[in-house]
Amino acid sequence: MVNVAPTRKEREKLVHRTEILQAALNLFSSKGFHNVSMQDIAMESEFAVGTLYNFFQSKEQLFTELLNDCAEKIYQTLFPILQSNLPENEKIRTYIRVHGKLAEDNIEFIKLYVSEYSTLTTVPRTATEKAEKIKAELLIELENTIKAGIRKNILRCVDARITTQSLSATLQSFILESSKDFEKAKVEKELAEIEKLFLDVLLMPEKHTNV
Amino acid sequence: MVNVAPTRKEREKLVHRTEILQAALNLFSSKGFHNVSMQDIAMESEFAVGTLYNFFQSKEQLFTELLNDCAEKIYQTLFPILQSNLPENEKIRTYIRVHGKLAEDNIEFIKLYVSEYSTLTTVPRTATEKAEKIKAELLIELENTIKAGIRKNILRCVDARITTQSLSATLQSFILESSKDFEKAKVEKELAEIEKLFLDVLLMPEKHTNV
DNA sequence: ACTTTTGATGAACTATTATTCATAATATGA
DNA sequence: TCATATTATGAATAATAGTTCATCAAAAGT
Repeated sequence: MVNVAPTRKEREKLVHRTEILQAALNLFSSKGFHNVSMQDIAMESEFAVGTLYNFFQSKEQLFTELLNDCAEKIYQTLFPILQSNLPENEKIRTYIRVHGKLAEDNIEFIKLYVSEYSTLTTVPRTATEKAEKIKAELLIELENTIKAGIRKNILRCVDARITTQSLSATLQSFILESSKDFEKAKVEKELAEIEKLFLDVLLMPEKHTNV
Repeated sequence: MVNVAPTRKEREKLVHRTEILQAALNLFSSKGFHNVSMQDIAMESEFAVGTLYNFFQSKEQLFTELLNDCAEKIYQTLFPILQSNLPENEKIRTYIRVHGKLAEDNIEFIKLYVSEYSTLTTVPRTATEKAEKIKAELLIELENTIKAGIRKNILRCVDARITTQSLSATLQSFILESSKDFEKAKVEKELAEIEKLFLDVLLMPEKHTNV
């Protein structure tokens, strides 16, 4: 019975899978990997423990899947911006600004990603592999963007790697902070300040040598 | 037997306590709270499990003590700089630079602090309380320093809070990165770049309007 | 209507681990 | 030297949690 179109049963199964993932995301993002049991996830998702194991080999695999989805989503939002053909300063501006929407749409995801990614130690290494790779790719692309901007004389001659890491760390820190209790207006105001801060350093001094 | 001077026995007990804390620090900083058992700490410190409980009420308390010591040490290094009577730009310069020595002297501490502090979730809340309070105090003091600098026309009129958080996040990110494998020269070079980056934003534009 | 397949179930199994406590070792002071 | 106090010990305990599997329910196919 190899049908291309998914049957109702198959669709339902997929829904169930998603429900489990959603429940797990809620729990993991607020309590962390080690403080959430499979029992907890079963309760939250209203399935039995055994059912979870029909979908995922292990707790670790379930968590990994979540983290990867999460990293993927962030990647899909940020990477295209850097790949676009905007001028470099606009790329960076947009890159910073889009973090507002990112935070708004995926608070849970962000919490999971930002709170568990940095500490290699708290979560099984294998779980963070893909997420780390994605993060590294983004950093490289951001660094390349800055370098390109410098070559084209759009940006000042700063240390691209340090600036990249600094901007990245700053955005992460703010997005984590904002996820504690999200207020759209506040986040956007802060991002505007971050934009000002970094573009001030990055932009060629033309009109803004004085405040 | 209420003696003021500690006897040899008492001194030895203190040494044992310190040995246990050191062993725990090694393990926690490389594996994280949840991946280290009391058995592990007992093995590493060459004491029996029961002995650990003669010194510390619980695993959590042992961890908390470590984290607090750690936060205290960082605080003792950084706070005096901001409290000194250097001009504000020099305070900030020194604040940044001293992170090199901080990293060099206390890699384990830094790893523990930076890897466990940010994620409120992975470790019992009570354990991070004091460390967080100390961190908050440092941030406030740094922000006040920037504000003072602005008032005195030493620093440009930036958003003090955002700049503070950005600098803080940047330093943390770099110090965590450097703790993976510490190279003094590299760290100092990077800190010099960070200094340049932030002082570029902060300093009044006098001689350096152009590169 | 009956068989088969698929998915759901949760009690039971196993492993891990924080914690305790009766006992042993050692030092102290008389 | 002996009694007492202090510290160290590690097997035993109890609780938690990841995982399995025999069983059940329901839908699909004939």
